[in-house]
Amino acid sequence: MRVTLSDVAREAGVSVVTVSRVINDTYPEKVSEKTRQKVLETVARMNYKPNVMARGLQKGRTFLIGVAIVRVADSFFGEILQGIHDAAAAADLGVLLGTRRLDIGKDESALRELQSRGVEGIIYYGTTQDPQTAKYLVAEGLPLVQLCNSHTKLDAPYVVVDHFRGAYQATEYLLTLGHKRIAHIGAYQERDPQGLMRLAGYRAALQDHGIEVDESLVVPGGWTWESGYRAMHQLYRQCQGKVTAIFASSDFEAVGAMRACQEMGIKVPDDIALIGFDDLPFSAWLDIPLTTVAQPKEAMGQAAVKSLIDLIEGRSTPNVMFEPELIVRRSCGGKSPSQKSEVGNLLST
Amino acid sequence: MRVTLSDVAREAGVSVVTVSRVINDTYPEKVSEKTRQKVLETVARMNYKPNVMARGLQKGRTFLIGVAIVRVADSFFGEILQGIHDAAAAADLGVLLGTRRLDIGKDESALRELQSRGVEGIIYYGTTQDPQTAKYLVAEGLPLVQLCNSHTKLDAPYVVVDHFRGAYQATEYLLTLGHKRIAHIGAYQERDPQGLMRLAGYRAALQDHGIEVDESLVVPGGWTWESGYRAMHQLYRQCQGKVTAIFASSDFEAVGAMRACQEMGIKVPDDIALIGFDDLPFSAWLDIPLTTVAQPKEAMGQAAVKSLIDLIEGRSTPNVMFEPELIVRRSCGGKSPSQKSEVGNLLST
DNA sequence: GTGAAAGCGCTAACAT
DNA sequence: ATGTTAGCGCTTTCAC
Repeated sequence: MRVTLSDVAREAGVSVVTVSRVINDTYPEKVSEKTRQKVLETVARMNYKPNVMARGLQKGRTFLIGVAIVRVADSFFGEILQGIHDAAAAADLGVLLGTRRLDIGKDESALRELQSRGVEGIIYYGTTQDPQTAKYLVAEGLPLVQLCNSHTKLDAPYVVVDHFRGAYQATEYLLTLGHKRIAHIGAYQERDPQGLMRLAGYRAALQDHGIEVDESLVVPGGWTWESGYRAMHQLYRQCQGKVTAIFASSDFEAVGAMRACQEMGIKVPDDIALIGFDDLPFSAWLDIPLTTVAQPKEAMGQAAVKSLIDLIEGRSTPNVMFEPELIVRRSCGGKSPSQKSEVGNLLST
Repeated sequence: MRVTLSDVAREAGVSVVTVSRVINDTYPEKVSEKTRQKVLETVARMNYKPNVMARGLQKGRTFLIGVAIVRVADSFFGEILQGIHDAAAAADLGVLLGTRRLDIGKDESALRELQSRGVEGIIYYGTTQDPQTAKYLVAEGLPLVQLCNSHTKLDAPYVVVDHFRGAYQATEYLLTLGHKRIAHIGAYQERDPQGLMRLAGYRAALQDHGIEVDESLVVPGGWTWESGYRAMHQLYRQCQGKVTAIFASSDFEAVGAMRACQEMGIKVPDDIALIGFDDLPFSAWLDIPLTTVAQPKEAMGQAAVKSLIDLIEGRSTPNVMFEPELIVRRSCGGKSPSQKSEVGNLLST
């Protein structure tokens, strides 16, 4: 039914090999111009499309990479995916979608599924609590790069924003605004490196400015609106009035907290300054636009593909850490002079 | 390097066919229990993984479907993708990602790319202005279903929410609240069926309630925050004070409009009632939570896959239209009695 | 410059 | 109940 190489060959009066050569441009000048033209014409006329399966089988490749995503419901990964897709397409790689669901403990299935579909490598995106399956795949030799997270127990290169630095910048910004009692709402569960790094950045900034960390001002979050909302209520109960600023480890948490403030009659930014992390699309459109730390999402997606290709082709690849960018909006009050750092700037470690 | 069928066969002391039979469970009872066990054991021990390419080549299938997405940057498609992925996985189909960029006029490339990767069918998701390439693929016989849109020029089944009905419900809700001067911010460009349907629903509701449509109250949007923001300003200039309510054709536009109102000192919902469409994740978390019309996104993704599989397997499939659900929150003021309709309810046309 | 032969890993059809 | 043969559509030697 579908046109094959030999159909074209027969029609053009040449052998399959010749057609193959023309199509793939193997031996650039070892095919006569006349033959090449004839073949090309026939290919076009017959609307020939190479069979990926056959080519793949012969080459021992699938030309597919997988992206295992967690928390698809957030608005973060759209840009990431765009970056991944574009970079992959440029390398003639297809992107197979896998969705992980932390909540259902289905973490594993997506990875296994991708593997069994023969992907040449996997981009392991998002929060990770238990990289057990990923570890196993890596041990089996499947190229894998972590995106937006860096689990120490996982022997795979990562592409991340500098969580520590971003948190440090955010906290320092609040300090320069004159705040002393700065709380942190964070997903600092023991096994989430990402949240841990942000917490560390927060701590370091305070200490560097001679302020002792008050552990009662550090409340657990969980990357969601709800968690930020709850955390804010808890914070209010525990230390009403003492806190003048909050650094939330994600925009989700920040927005949840903002909502809680509004309900409790606490004015942002007048009564309390609020800063988030991630720069999600909606953060700029809130009634009180959120000051936050941005990640170069699309570039990070592209970088992950680049690293993965290195791995696939047998090269080692460095970890990549992108520079975060502080985005000053209104949720912390008065405009700051020039806290903008450069975006897209990247450091290799 | 990788373990193949014949490796397993040799190791287990049987022929390749036998191994194949055990693995695929062809001829359920035509393999002796003893042999089956031996094979299974060997397969496990050698960690054999079937080669998708070889199987695909032989079967003449790729076991892949493509999803061509537009506007990946929005937070809408996360849930859609989840639905698509889950339904596809259940049917043992992989999901290949394609991203279309309307802005760059790159609409075509993703579709072509998916086709050349041999997908068995395509889910064509999102706003469509010019379905030319899609039309071409359909003409070539590639199964394709439209998701979240229904372009009349495209001879392919669709899965959508009932845009007309949703818009009608939204407008009617405003009417029951006592509003007479209701504006519409909508993406009613001539070639976007989705926006057109919503506009039609708006018009019908007004007319059914004996209110003549004032065309000056219908301002063009564009599915984005910015467009809603601009539209609101335009509306204010044109008919300051005359309008008491606005139905925006998307939550993005509604939020943009809300922001504009805030800047102009117009209070939502006191001075003006505002209702959106889509129920994006953040809409519930705004300072003034947005009343809106929800779509059963995950279910729609699943339905699209189901329809696509029908097509792939040579069956015809009906269009599917999901029932929208009015979500009453605070942006229109006073709580309504019980405007909640059922969700997940679907009508086939 | 071009073609013939072989084989990638698998399954379907036909033996035995 | 198991094996043999053939071939999916392509690319890669190697020969002419």
